[in-house]
Amino acid sequence: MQEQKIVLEKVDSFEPKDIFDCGQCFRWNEQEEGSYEGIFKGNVAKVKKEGKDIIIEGIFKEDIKKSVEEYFDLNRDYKQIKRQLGKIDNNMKTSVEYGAGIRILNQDLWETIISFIISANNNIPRIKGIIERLSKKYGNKITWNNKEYYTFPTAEQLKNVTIQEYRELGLGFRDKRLYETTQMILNKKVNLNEMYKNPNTMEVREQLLELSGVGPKVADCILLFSDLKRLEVFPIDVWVRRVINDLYIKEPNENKVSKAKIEKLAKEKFGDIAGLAQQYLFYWRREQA
DNA sequence: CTGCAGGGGTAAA
DNA sequence: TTTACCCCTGCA
Repeated sequence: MQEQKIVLEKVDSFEPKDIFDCGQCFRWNEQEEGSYEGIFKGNVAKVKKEGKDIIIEGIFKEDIKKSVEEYFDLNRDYKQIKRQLGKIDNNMKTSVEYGAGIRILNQDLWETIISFIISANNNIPRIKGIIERLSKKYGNKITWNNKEYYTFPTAEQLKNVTIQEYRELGLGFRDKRLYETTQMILNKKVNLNEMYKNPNTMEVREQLLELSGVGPKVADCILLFSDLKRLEVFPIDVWVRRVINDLYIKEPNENKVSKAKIEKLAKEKFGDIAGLAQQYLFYWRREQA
């Protein structure tokens, strides 16, 4: 653990607001204007943009350069991705321009699983609150600049937490799901390490679906937003349904549009980067509200 | 002030 | 295919 700092000069496609507000993560918060603070993979960091440079500093377990490159997906060519998506039609052109600074983070798999189980039928402020309380109670404390931060608890740290304790933290009906999923992962009934080695995304998806509290939408979010990094999945929530229906299907009642129809359309239009298209569309539509 | 819908779905009926 | 589900917020 040591304090480190890095300046990324002239990075392309990197806007802190777009990255942290596009709905993929729950532990980043704006402090002062344009400056975000967050905890990821045991590190505490502050991220801000100055001119064309991105400045990142904080307490890091390992080399900051390596950690940042991986977490912020710096080795992917987002410019090329946006060009490709923008060529599809004017809707896509508008949405990639709107979310030009988006990057899909490589978040810790375990943390992503638990966070998105908590997200089910829930709103963002409450999801964030639950995750903070969970981290404060069961994670590790890190002090930086006289301020206290808490890492996301490991499966081992949640091993003996009871369903009732989760309920007291405000998890609601998700208490049982969190307990069961933690046990399944600790028992290796579902083996997370194997998932990295398996290139067949649909097989990995099936394994995720075995976890309590993981349905189709949550499974797809885990595949896309974790360091499993499967960009071809297309998570369908109410907003994605809305934007896809408005732009392409135009059914008077959006709730009557079948998931299968949306999935087919996404695959045909966006192919193996459907997940990225989803993110630009979601962010664009959601910020317009 | 009370009542109620709805929120980045899932599991059970 | 439909319904209940914890809890919080916004709004009638």
